[in-house]
Amino acid sequence: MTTQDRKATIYDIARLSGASPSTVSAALSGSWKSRRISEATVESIRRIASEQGYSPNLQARGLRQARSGLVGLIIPLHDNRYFSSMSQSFEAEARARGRVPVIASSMRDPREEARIIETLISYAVESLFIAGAADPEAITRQCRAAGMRHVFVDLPGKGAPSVISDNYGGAASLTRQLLADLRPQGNVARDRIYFLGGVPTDHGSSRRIEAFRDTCAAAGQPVQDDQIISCGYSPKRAMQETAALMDRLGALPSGLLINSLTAFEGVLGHFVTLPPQAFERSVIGCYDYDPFAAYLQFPVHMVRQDSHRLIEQAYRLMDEAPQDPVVIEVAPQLIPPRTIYSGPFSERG
Amino acid sequence: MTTQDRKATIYDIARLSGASPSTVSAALSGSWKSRRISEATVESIRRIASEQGYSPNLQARGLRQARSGLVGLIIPLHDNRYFSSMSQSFEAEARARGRVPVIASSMRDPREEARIIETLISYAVESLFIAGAADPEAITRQCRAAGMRHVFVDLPGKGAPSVISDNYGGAASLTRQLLADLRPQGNVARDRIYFLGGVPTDHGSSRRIEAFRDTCAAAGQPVQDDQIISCGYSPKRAMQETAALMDRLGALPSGLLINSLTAFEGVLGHFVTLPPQAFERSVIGCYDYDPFAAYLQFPVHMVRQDSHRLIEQAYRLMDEAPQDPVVIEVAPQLIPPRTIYSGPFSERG
DNA sequence: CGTTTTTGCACTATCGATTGCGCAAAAAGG
DNA sequence: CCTTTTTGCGCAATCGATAGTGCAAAAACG
Repeated sequence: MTTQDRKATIYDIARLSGASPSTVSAALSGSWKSRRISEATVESIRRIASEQGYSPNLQARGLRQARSGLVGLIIPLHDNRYFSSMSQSFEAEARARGRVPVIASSMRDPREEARIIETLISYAVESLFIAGAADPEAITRQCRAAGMRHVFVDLPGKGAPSVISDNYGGAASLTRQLLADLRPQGNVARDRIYFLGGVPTDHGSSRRIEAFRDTCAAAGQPVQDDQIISCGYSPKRAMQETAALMDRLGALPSGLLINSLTAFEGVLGHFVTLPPQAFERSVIGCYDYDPFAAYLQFPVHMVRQDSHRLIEQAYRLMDEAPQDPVVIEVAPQLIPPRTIYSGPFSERG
Repeated sequence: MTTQDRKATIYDIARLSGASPSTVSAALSGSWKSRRISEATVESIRRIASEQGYSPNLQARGLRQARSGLVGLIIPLHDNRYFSSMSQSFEAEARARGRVPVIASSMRDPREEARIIETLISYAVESLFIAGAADPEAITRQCRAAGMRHVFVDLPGKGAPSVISDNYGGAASLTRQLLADLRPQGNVARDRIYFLGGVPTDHGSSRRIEAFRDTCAAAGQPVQDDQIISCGYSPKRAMQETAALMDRLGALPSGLLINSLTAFEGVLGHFVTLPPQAFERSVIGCYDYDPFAAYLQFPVHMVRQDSHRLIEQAYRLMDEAPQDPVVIEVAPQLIPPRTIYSGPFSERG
C-alpha cells in the first residue's frame, strides 16, 4: 500500500495495469466472468489494486446503480436497553446480508422523523425499518412517494407490514402473575394493582392497559379508572405520581405494574425514601427488563421483549415483501425475580 | 407532491421550469446568489421542486464534491449504557452540524473494525470517531492512507487526538470512598478491597488498576496480586470468580470494586444466592453507572463516565484539528448510593 | 488456407449533481 | 447613440463507477 495523495480509483489501476477502466471495474467488482475477462488479467489487476490500497467509491457505484447498499433503522432513542438491543440485532442482520446499516434516532418527534427519512431517501437507502414510529401514516406516504420499502417495528402502521411485540399477551401474563402473588393488606383501595407509566394513546401502552383491565376483570377485580396512572415515560413524573399514590393510599399498594424502565427509575427515586419494610406486602412488576432491576431489595417480575426476534422477523417481512400490511406479533418473556436473562448478545461488555 | 414513477431530479425540474439544470442546481443548493440567479427564478424553481417532492440525490452530490456529509462513530457495541449514550450525544452533535451520523459496532473485533472503516472510507465519510478502538495503530494507518480525519474516544491512540475518561482519577476516588467506608471484619484476607473485572491490557482497566494500587498503598494497605481479579467483561466469568473468591475468603470481602456493569451483573448472579445479611459488612463500588444498580439491597458507590462531554470534546478536537496527538481527559463523577443521576438525555423513555 | 466462432478487451454513454466559463441582453455610463 | 459594465443564465466537463456494444485477434472448423 503506497502512500498516495488521493484515493486510488479504477482509472489509476487502469493506468498502472495497462487495462481499461471498464476491465478494471469488471475485475474488481466480480462481473469479470460474464464479461469474459481472462483470469490472468483479473489476477494482475487485483494485485495492483491491493498494492494501491484501492477501495471502490460506493457513492459512484450507488449513483450508477441507483442503489446504495444502505439499510436504515429509525429508533426513538439510542440510550435505552430495548432499542439499543434492536440496533445490535439490526446491525448484525444487515451485515450478514452485505448491507451497511444506518441507525438514526428520532427522539419521538414526528418532524425529526420526517427529516431523517428525507435524508435517508436522499442517500438512496434501500429499505427502512422504523421502530416506535411517531407518525406511521406520514412515514408511509413519504416512503411510497420515494418508492422505498419499509417495515414497522414495535408499533404497527397501516400502510406497511409490521412486527410488534405481543403487548396484550405480555401484560396479561404479568398481570396474572401479580394477581397470583398478591397478598391483601385488608384495605380496599390498597388491595388492588395499579398500572403506572406510559401514554394511553401509545399503541403498546393501550394494548397493555387493555390486557391489564381484562385480566383483572377476569379475576373478579374490575379495574377502576384511578388504577391507571398514565404519566408518560419521564422518571420525574413517575416519581411524583408514586408519591401522590402513596399519599392517597397511606402505603404502597399491594400490587404495582410499572409500564417502562424509565418510569421504574422514577418509582425507585421515591422508594428510596421508604424503609425496607415498606415493600414487604407489595408485589411489583415491570414491563421491560433490566438485569439490575432484577436484583432490587424487593422481588420484581419483569417482561422481556424479544427485540432480536422482532428485528429478525422484520427482515423476513422485508425479504418476502407481502402485499398487504400484515402484522406479526412476537411473544415477550416473563422473567421471574432474581433471574438473569441470557440470550443473544447477553455476553456484553 | 404529484406521484411520479421515479424520483424527480434537477433535470425534471429544469424541464418543468424552463430553466437549465445548472440553474436549478444553483437555485436549490443555495449557491444561486453567487451565480447571479434572479430571486424570481429561484422562487419559481423552488415552488416546482416542492410540488414535485424533489430531494437531491446525495450520492451524486457527494461524488461530485468528493465528500458525503457523513460522519462516522465506531463503538464496541450498541447494547451498553455507556456506548449507547455516546451514540445519542454523537447523533445530536452531528445533526447540529448538518452532518449525517453513521454509527457502527465492532464487537471489539479488530478485523470487523478494519472492515467497517474500509466501508466508511468507501462511502467518503468525512470524519471518524472511534470509541474503544480494538487496534488504534491499524486504524490510524488505514485512515491516514485514505486521508480521513479521526479522533479516538475512551481509549487513546498514538496517531491521532484522543479524548478519554479520567480512569485514574475516577478509580482513585472510588477506591478512596470504599476505603473510607470500610468496616473491618477482623480477618486479614477479607479486610481488603478486591478489584474485579476487566482485562489488564485494556487501557482503561490498567489505569484503574494503577489508581487502585496507588490509593490503597497511600492508605497504608499495599495491594497483593490476588486482590486484582481481571476476569474480563463477561457476566458468566465474573459470577464464577465471585463464587471462587467467597469460597477462598469464607465470606464477602469488606470491600469490592467492580470494574464494569457487565461484571457487576455476574457478581449479582452469585449474590442472589446469598442471604441479605451477607452484605452487611461489605462496601461495594462499581465503575460505571446504572440507575437500577443504584437501588440494590446494599449500597453501591458508582462512577459515572461523562459520555456526553467525551463526545463534545471529541468534536471540538475534530474541529480544531490539532497537529499532534493530544489527549484530553474528562473527569467522571462519583455517584453516592441511592442517587439517580440527572443530566443530558436522562429523561429517557 | 479461408471462414466462422470464440475470446478478450476497449469505447462510450450514463447515473445526478456541481462548477468554470462564456455569451447575449439589459443597464449604466459617457 | 455607442461603449462598457453588469445581470442572468446556459453549456459542457467532471466526479468514479457500471454496462451495452463493437471490434480485433486468436482459435476452431471445414
